[in-house]
Amino acid sequence: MIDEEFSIRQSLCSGQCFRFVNNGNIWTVYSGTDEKVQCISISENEDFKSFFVNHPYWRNYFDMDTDYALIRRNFVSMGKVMEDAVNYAPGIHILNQDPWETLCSFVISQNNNIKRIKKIIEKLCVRYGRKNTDGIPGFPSAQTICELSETQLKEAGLGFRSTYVLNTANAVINNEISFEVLKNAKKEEAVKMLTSVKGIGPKVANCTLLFGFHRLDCFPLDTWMKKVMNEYFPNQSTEQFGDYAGVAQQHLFHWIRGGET
DNA sequence: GTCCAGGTTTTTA
DNA sequence: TAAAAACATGGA
Repeated sequence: MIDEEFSIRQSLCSGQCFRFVNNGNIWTVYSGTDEKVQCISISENEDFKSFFVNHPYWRNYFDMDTDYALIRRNFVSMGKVMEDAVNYAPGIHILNQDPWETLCSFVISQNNNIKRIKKIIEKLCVRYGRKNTDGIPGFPSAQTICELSETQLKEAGLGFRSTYVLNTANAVINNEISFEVLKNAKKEEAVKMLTSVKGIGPKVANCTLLFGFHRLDCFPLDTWMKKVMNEYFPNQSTEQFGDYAGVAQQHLFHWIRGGET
């Protein structure tokens, strides 16, 4: 199945991932921890059909096997707001990112802006991430983070989030947060496990589940999305967006911010 | 110089 | 219980 409207730019620039670089038509993306990091350079004009046949990792990363056309049709039928939001950037896919990288990145994202989040994460990787055989630094794994001091994290610009990131890394290492358990847990239980760590709140938990575990029903409520709900869906539940609420959320988020298309 | 950023925790009333 | 303040940092 091919989603004719799939867009690399829209998917990368909608605020769900932070490790990518744009150069003209070329998008270079990094994904994964330490020496397991993967890197690809791909053009927005690429023949995706043949490209992804030869790149299964990235086929999964860009979620090429989900029927987004069907999901979008349902959203568009919900009313003018969803119609506008979807049509603003109809090529958005929810990426399949590394769970730890996603969790740690969104802990860093709190009270922060996307430009600076990207900068901090890049610095974190270059300084502390172990490299793959091509010399590309990966996102520092939980184990690697655990071996760092709070001071070292602050040197990468994390500020007050340093302790939160250390808390989170330790929780993963000692299995208080288990990715295996999270994969199979009900949403409420998964959120509960994540938010038991000091520094992880409901918003970060939902982003982690949506972008790192492909839980498409998760609906992160940040400042922008609270504004959207108050303004366009007053006194309404996010349940109305159904099993793919997370996709609706991503369209609304990107649309209200006026991000790149 | 002031304000704000894909929040969360701590303090205060 | 609910609202306000604190938290580091850099860019607008």
